Amino acid sequence: MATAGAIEVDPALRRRLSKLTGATGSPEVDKHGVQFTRNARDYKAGQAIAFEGEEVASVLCVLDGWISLSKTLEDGERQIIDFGLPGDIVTAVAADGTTSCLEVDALTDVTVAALSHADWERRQSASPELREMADHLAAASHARLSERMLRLGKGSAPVRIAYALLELCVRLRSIGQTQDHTFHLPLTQQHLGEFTGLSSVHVCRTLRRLSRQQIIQTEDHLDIKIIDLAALSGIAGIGPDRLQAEIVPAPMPTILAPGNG
Amino acid sequence: MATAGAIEVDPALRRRLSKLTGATGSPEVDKHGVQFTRNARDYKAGQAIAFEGEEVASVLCVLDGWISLSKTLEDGERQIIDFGLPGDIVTAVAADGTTSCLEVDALTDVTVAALSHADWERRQSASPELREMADHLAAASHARLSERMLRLGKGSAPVRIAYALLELCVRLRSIGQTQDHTFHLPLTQQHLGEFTGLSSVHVCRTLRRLSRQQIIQTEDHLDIKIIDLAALSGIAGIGPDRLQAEIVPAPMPTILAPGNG
DNA sequence: CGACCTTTTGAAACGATTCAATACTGGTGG
DNA sequence: CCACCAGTATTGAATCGTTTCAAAAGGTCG
Repeated sequence: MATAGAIEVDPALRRRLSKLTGATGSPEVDKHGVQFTRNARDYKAGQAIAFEGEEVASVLCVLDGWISLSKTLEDGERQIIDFGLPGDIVTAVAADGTTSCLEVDALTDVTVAALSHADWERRQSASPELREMADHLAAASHARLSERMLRLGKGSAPVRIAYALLELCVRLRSIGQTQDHTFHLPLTQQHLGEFTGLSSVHVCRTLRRLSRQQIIQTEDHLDIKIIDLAALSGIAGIGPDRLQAEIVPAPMPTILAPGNG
Repeated sequence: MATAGAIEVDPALRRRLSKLTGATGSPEVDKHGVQFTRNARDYKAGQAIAFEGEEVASVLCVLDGWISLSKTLEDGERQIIDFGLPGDIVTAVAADGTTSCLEVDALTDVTVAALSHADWERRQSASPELREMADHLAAASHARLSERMLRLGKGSAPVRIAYALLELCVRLRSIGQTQDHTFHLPLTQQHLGEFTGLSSVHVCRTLRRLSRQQIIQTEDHLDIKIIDLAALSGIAGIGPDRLQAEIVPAPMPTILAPGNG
């Protein structure tokens, strides 16, 4: 597998995505002994995957690792619009259908499958389940943006940070990457600032305050443990259950069934 | 027509939507002389159309007038996530597919057609053009949220206000509701504050400053005339042309053609 | 006309940013 | 192995932009 150690992906997730996109995240060996991957490409942490304004493939499927979708203002200030986690399907095209309206970057080593508009359409037409899954993922993405926008516009720093941690916890939980409200974020405080619209300095202060209040515990630069989930939810203004219903796409049993892997 | 005076809708737009949704915005008279409308419902300005957390129809088509899509924090602070203008198709459902993750309100008298998930699916399956149009509208909506989120997170008050005016100008232009960069917003400064994440007081100050700088001209509570488009674009950090490509769905000649009306 | 909502402006208070200095981390090469 | 480096985290102090509070003016409607 391309991605080194840190992130272990749920095999069911990978199976689902491989089936849907025709991509094989891990290299296969053909009959001549040559390694290849179908559709999927690997990128190293920190690498740019797509630039704003560039012509892009219609759809990106994240097979492995984290990507960030961001935009920058003329003065260089960057806003992370969303994170792409394993299992996410990202459409970064603008309304004109051809150019990207977002910059896409690899936060960790990642494996990403890029599909053309035509290819994506073909696959969706062939599989109503895929279409439904894509619709759910899009609805989840939209709901995430809305929740975040609410807090960007009207929330204080603690609200934004608490919400960000809660959102990422819920999303990671849904793909099996948390244990008892403990999880790792492959981010710097700078990233978290770009995500929450705060300066990295203020992110630091706010995290330390939450830490001193025994609401979270941090280790090793953003290994997060949520100690007091109720308190964190209280600050964020939403609980994990309602948040999950809103921003995590419902599992698709048909597609996830072992027989389809 | 249900909507009084202020907003005149492009007949082509209404034709397009009526065909797609099966709704007739204006009352029809059946053979018994009884007035009726199919699917579409009218709401008065200020009326709530849907509440957050409520079970909702999957899709709302705005036939006439403005609606706002908003969320509120526990302390009562509200953020307007997006406006729905004539011709927009709004899906307010959360990822769970059943409940609304947004509050929907009528800003003017409006005519809105509500479609169930099943109905919407059926229509999309029957018409690839409809599916494509819906995809474009969704991409446009996503691009709008992204642009706005960038400025909510990283932009100063003038940037946010300038962008909001520019976005609304571009959107209104695309449905024929501007004349020479002059347009009417059916909003209060309070609304504009909820849209831009600013207090209404600061919206006022910022508008007056833009006005004093001869960049815009305001009359009659939010009749806006953009005098210096270049300057406004400069502040907003994006020009009208690029913005239009990003956030306005491409017209669909097949559907808009008179023969299909 | 009065009641109510919206806009406008000033002054004080608050929260977040910026600047700056120090400490910590992991990786590199002598 | 240690020294060094660049990037990151942490903390304090000063500054800045926005909010809040308050008061007055304008508009609309019964």
